[in-house]
Amino acid sequence: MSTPSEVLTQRLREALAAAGLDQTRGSVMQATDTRFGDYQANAAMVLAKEHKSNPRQIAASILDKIDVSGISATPEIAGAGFLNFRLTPEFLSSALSRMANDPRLGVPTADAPRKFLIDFSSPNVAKPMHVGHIRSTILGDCIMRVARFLGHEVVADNHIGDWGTQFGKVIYGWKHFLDREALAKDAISELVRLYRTVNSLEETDESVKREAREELVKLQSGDPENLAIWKETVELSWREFEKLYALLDIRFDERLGESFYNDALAPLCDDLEKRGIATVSEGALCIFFPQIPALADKPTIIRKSDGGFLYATTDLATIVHRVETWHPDEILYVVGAPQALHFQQLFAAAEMMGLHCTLRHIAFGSILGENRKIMKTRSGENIGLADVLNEAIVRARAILSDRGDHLPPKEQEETARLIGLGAVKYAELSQNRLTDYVFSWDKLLAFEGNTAPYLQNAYVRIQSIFRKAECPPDPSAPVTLTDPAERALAVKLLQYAETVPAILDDFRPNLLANYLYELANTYHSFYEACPVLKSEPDVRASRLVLCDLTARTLSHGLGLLGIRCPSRM
RNA sequence: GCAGCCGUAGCUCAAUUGGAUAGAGCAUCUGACUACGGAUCAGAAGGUUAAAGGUUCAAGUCCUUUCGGCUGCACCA
Repeated sequence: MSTPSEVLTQRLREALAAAGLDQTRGSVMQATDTRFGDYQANAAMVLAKEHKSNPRQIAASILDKIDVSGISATPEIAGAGFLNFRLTPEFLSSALSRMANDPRLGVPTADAPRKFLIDFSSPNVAKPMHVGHIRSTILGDCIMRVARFLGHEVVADNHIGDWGTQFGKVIYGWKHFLDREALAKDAISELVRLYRTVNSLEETDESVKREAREELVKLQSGDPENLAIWKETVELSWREFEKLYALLDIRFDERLGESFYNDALAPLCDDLEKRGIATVSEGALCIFFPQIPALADKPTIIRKSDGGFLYATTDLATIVHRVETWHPDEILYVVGAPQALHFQQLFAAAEMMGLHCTLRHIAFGSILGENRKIMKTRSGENIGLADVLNEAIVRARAILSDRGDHLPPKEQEETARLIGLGAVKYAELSQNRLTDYVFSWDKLLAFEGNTAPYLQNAYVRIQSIFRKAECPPDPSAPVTLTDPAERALAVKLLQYAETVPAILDDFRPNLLANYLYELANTYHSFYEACPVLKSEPDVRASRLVLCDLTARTLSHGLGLLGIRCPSRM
């Protein structure tokens, strides 16, 4: 099943070929405004430039050859040389009927399926997940869902921060100040308390600092007691993370943290040095990038002068392991934009090593504080992710019991969760991933306007119609479009199939969020203008199909964003 | 200092990657509730896209300069 833009592009290219013009210049896209019809093409203007001739004349010669039978009215030449297409009612009706009988709602699978490995979320052990982790976690999950739906293979790997200098302090604290009861109650809070206690002691007591460092060295050299403590902190932290992932409905295929690569680091460095890729400079083993101007004076260190390894070392070892184990076509790193340089260096190094895999940094903007400064991990003032999610659910529950349906307590609780969590996820996914934003409870937890609850509400209203109709919609019922609002909804529905694949072009879920919002908007206008249940039987059946398609598209699209729809709210 | 990202309505953000008269949501104002669910709809108002130049049929988008902001830049992750 082809989308309108695919069919029109095909017809346009045939016409270009027939007119002796360059076919590759022909592409038809959604009109920027309903005044210009449903679809538009600017091929005539592009070709006019290449041939140094009149665009409207070229447009006329295309019109002379183009066959749009069965899909569009004869295109109109407008403006500087645009071709405007208007889909015929017959085409819309039959395309909608096909969509109604298709579980994929017309969305094609990828022509060339790829294998992706997605690296996202990556929380640090012994630290709570905070708002800064929202974007990576939710974006990564969404990209995974979309890629799988489009027929790609995906490995989701949570590269957790389970190794590092902080464990010296945590272990020292564990041995001296551990409160078992508090640990059982809220493990991460207790671990954070230990870390902070030791940290502040170190400021006044040199011996504490020294002993904490010794604990770290013992851990790194495999001391059984410290290894056991470390392992326990990792597992306790992971259990806390899992609670949040369960709440967010997010699952990983792998959980290979930094520690997994420890044994690979020294051999990797030796190998790179032997191959001449890395060289010693000022006592440290470095990789230089003389062939890349931007990195000419920016080497990356993979082994410190004291023999210790770094983040870059682990990341390189991780790439090697991933390529050897899963042979992905592409590895995606869903990590904040400030780390752009690190990834540039990392990818350049991987290239020098001859690792055959496309590496992409899916960067996103930072969450800023009230002062418009970036929220730093070290500040200790971070807002916990769990707090945000719980607050969202509390607010949803309050609105629900205030003005929602009178639902049984269990359903009410479940619905409050779907609404609250949906609002948080949608707030993230509906904006361009690269823009920074100021953290705001009200924005993240908004339930009105362009929000998930708005979309969920549209879905719920449709379900309500179905309950009152007392018979399920019949997808085989003929669809007739007479009212402009019906037509607008029909065109919008068919564009779902064009929107979903576009998400992966530049990994931008906000394209889907924007689409779903427009769909719900278009539906609401239809809903106001076109009575469903009170109409004549034929019209009623046709409109029920439109309702059904809208509900299924909303539910499916939100599902790709990781958001579920309640049937009542 | 060098590099990267950014600057769009009072606020928060879009803009199909160079397409037509720059669009939404909040907030403000005017209408629509004996309702197929008002978490809604119809409408109004709000802009020299930081500034100046350039490229072309066409620039928020590409190039140059200036101003302002953020981020990164050898032994943290």
